[in-house]
Amino acid sequence: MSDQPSSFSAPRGTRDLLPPESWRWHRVFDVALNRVFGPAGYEPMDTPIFEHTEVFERGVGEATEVVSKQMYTFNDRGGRSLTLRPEATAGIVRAVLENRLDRGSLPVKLLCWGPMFRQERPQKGRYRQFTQIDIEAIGSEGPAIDAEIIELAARFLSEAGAECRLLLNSLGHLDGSCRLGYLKALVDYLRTHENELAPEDRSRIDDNPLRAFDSKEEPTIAVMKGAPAITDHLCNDCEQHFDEVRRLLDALDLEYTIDHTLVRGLDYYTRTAFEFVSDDVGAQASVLGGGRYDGLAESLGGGHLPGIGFALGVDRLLLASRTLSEWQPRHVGVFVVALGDRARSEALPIVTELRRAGVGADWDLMGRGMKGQMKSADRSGANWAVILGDDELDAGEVTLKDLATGEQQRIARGQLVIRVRAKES
RNA sequence: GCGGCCGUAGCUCAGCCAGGUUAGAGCACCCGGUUGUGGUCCGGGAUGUCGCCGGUUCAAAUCCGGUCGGUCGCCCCA
Repeated sequence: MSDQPSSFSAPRGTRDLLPPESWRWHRVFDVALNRVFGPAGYEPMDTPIFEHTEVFERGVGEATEVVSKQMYTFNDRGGRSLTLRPEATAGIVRAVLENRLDRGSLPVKLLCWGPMFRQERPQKGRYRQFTQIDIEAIGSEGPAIDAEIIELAARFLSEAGAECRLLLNSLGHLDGSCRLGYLKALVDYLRTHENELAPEDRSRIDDNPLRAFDSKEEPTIAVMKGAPAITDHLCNDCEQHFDEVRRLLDALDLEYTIDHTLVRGLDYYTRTAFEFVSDDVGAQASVLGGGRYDGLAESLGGGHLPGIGFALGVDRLLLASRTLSEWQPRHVGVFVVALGDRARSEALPIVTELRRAGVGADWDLMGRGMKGQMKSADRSGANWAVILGDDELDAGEVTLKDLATGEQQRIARGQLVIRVRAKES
């Protein structure tokens, strides 16, 4: 636009949420809380939008892309380092520990939604401030909760009109022999093929070897086809856990694809990892991603407290949804059209009477003529127009017009609320 | 952090390559045709520092340079 100091635009990667799209956002939260996760025992909570920087450094992992390159970190006036949250789970687990929720009845099942912040180049389905719904079930190690949460995720996406495929993997135990043993085997494999790898993948062998699976470089992809799969290296406990998760998903008739290249980019993930992807979202196909994080509480300084959860990208969900992308509520049932000064002075009492009776009602506040008011009535989505002019005033009546059929009739003013309610129900 | 494409009315865009009256269209908006009737139709109207700065030229929306912004992709992730 302009670089004049007198005009402003929202910072890069942020945007204003305006009607009618804003209605769809609230609809997403309503479906999540009241239709899917609330009835399954998940309760709403919130954490601060910024945390002590250490929460993310220790929780998410200092070597991760998110923590090392993408955080909005600043010092407050007391010199403490604070960071706008780049993801929700670390803060939620911090809150669970701080408030001793883990001492109460387990598992703790929580739903949380709000803005996250990551400083990276915006593109379709990716913003610097973006909104996530986070679901967490904390306290249970067993595979049943994994299956429950994946089923809820799938059903929520379905309710929201997004067609997604489920990808599933197990990353093994962090401190168990399987994860470490596998990483060693993988690094050994990468070392023997080092000269065949793309240069940028070569440099990551030591600090983040799993990332090689996500590479889009042709030479690396060829090498990775022969790479050892983590699912072949799981210890007995992790293998049994994974088998049981799959058995439960099968019993629920949930379709999934085992993808041993599915590697979540945050350090805290262990065992079950999953992702729902859509083809309708652009290059950022991941609409919902999550997994188990059995070591997170300990890395934040707490005791052993296993958990599993996921983050859902609301921006991406709306891109992928075929039913919500056009959804719009119709709250206004009646539009009051007032003709002349006398009628105008009587219009607000009528509008108010309707509203107090629970009927959505609106009226003209711009001094438009009748034609303009009828147009507004049409645009408001109202089922009824109530027309009030000198004739009606003198008779103590109003004209009630059905905007769909065009039929209209005069009724006593005192009958208005009753008549409108009867026909609406 | 790197690359491709694009900046003209509220929105979507034409005009630019071959510089030359007053910069256009569709949609949307407002008013009127119907002094009391919307969604269709007809007529009229308002709205632009052609992103910004500089250069070339008698003359720049148009050519050149820079800059800012948007968008899509890479990396990474929701």
